[in-house]
Amino acid sequence: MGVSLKDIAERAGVSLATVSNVVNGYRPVGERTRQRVQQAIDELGYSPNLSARHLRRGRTGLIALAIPELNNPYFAELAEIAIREAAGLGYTLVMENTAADREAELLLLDGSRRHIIDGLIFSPVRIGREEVLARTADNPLVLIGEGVHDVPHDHIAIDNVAASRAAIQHLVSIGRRRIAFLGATSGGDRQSAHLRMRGYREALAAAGLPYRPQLVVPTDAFGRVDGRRAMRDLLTLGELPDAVFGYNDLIAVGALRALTEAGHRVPETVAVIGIDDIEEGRFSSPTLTTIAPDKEAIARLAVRRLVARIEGTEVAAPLTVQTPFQLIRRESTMSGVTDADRPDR
Amino acid sequence: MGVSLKDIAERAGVSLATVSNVVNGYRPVGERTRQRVQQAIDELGYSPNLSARHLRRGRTGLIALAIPELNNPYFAELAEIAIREAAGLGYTLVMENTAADREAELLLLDGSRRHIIDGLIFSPVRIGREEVLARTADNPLVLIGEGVHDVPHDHIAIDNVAASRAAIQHLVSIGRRRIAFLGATSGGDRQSAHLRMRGYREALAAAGLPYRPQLVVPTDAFGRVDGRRAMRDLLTLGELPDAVFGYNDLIAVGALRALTEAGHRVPETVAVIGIDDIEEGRFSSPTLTTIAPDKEAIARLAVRRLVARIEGTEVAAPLTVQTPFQLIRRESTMSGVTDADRPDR
DNA sequence: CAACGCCTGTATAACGTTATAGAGGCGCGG
DNA sequence: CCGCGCCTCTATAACGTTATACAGGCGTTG
Repeated sequence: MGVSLKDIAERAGVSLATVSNVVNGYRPVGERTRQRVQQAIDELGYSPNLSARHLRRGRTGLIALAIPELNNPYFAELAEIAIREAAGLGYTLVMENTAADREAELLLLDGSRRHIIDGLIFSPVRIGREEVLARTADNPLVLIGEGVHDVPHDHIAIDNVAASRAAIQHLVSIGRRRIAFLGATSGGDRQSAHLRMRGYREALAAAGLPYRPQLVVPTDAFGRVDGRRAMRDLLTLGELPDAVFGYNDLIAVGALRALTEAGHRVPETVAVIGIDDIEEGRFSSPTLTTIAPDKEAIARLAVRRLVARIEGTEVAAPLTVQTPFQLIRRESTMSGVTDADRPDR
Repeated sequence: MGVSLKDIAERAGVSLATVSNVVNGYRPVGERTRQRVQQAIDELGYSPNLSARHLRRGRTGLIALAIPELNNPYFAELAEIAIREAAGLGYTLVMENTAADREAELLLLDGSRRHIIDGLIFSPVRIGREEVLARTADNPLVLIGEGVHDVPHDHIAIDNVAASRAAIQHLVSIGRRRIAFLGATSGGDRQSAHLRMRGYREALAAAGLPYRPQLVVPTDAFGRVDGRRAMRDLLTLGELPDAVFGYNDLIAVGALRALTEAGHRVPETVAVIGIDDIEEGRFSSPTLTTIAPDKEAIARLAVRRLVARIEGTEVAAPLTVQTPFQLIRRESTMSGVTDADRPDR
């Protein structure tokens, strides 16, 4: 192995404990010896063995962020912020990709890797309340997203029902009446899909619009390909909507593509809106209207609460926080009227 | 802390070593005792402390993938493949985002975290040959991308000069003559930008086209915003190219947007090509022609070589591998002729 | 029946670190 | 000049694991 405390101690002619104190500043060390030790450290190129340190201290300085899709830009952007925030607090954030796989999520929650991290920020998709309650690991857990509710852990998410309502209200406000929802989930898996569905129905009802099942298209997953397929299905099934609400921006981008391929004009014929505000939506043609969650708030809050739990600063009861969101209007909903409406006005 | 080997040993009435052998299968254990131990493990919910195991074994089972931009889809897609491959070989891959920061890269190469990982796959941007040579960590390092050459480590990359040439040749083959290059680097930082620039110039020369400095636009970074800005600058500067080669797909997407905003038609007026084959390019309007590196090969090869080094299976001299690439033609270069050429044919 | 080997299990010494208890030197007040 | 406290520093016991050396039982072989 590399050089250890012992090597430094011998070189500097002091004890192990003194070197440790120089490194950690845990207890004061005389100026003369400190310098000698420091010199030895520099000369030999010492860096502490984190495994040993952890074994002794019970802390690694590592926290994990577990997300279901690494190549979903929403999570990538979230991760980037979280990494910065963690670094600022003296922690290293490692990313874990569960790939929306149930086994992977369980392993993460309770597997042996739990010993190596001080805490976990988790966006669960395939596991539910019971699994989280059955968790035996004793390091702190912060949940993000809508996967699981009513568990004794800090929880940060946007109000998905309200966000979804806001999206639909916007479409209604620009005169759309046949609004499709792409990305309903067939199984009972994704909680947030259910919530966004609920917001969709509530907003329709509030606007006095009928709920038409044939305008709701479930998808297997939530990527661009799924959005495109869902939109194509909708187009071939006959009923052309005048607006499309995508479960997230990726679904919306896929829908955008399918509409373009089919020769429909966005937003004139069909308006499109998504959720997430990924950068891609600011560069697509047309640019994508979206509901923007406050990613900065979500990521920073999650990290801060986790660290507070780890360090014992925070002992209050678990907190559930709903972070704000915002409608960002772009080209995909820029026309106030549909082609169909135009003659009437 | 949680339950340890000792707890299991007491519960099952055997020695520590026996429990360890049951867990690891390192040495045979009698069937009766094995069952008793296994039962104790299940009842108490034991999972090994990885820090302790690592301290003893000198291995963590963790490998790191260090990339300069987490929210660059190219790296996200690469990471996803690498994670799968690593899992298949019994390793856990943790991602490290250097954010193209020199300090972060140095810390990763030689900082204290090196003790916690068995090996590192590294895509350096801000550090060079000397820094890599000066590295003191003794765990294996595999380099990907063009950051550093001629160092005693395995190295995997595409032939950037050839890839760049292929892109230009394609543009030439569809009749383009005023081909811009977006994403040249002003400083000496990104090696691959230099190489792609070289390919650009070589291909121009081979096609008998003049090299025009005013068609080459450097950028600070390599994201969508940088591509858009570069394209805008080029448009306002007066000389309209009939084709644009982006340093990567993100730059190309930004250029696409700037062209659309300015009312130019792609590909009729200006054709656009990038490098990376990110999924976004299959959904943009128009879809983006690109040079597709074999991400699968790069990621899997990198992981496999690293693991081979870690386990000592591979002792041969460091290998430099150039992985294949492929032109994928999409809408952004689909027209055979430019608007300007059309009257002539 | 002695000698040998195999099979199963145990005791124990590391791995590199940090926290605790304590040792020695030295100044200072009584 | 003794006793006390402070300031440095040291010795050492953990943390949870795995590898090594060894011990006992029992069957096989010459």
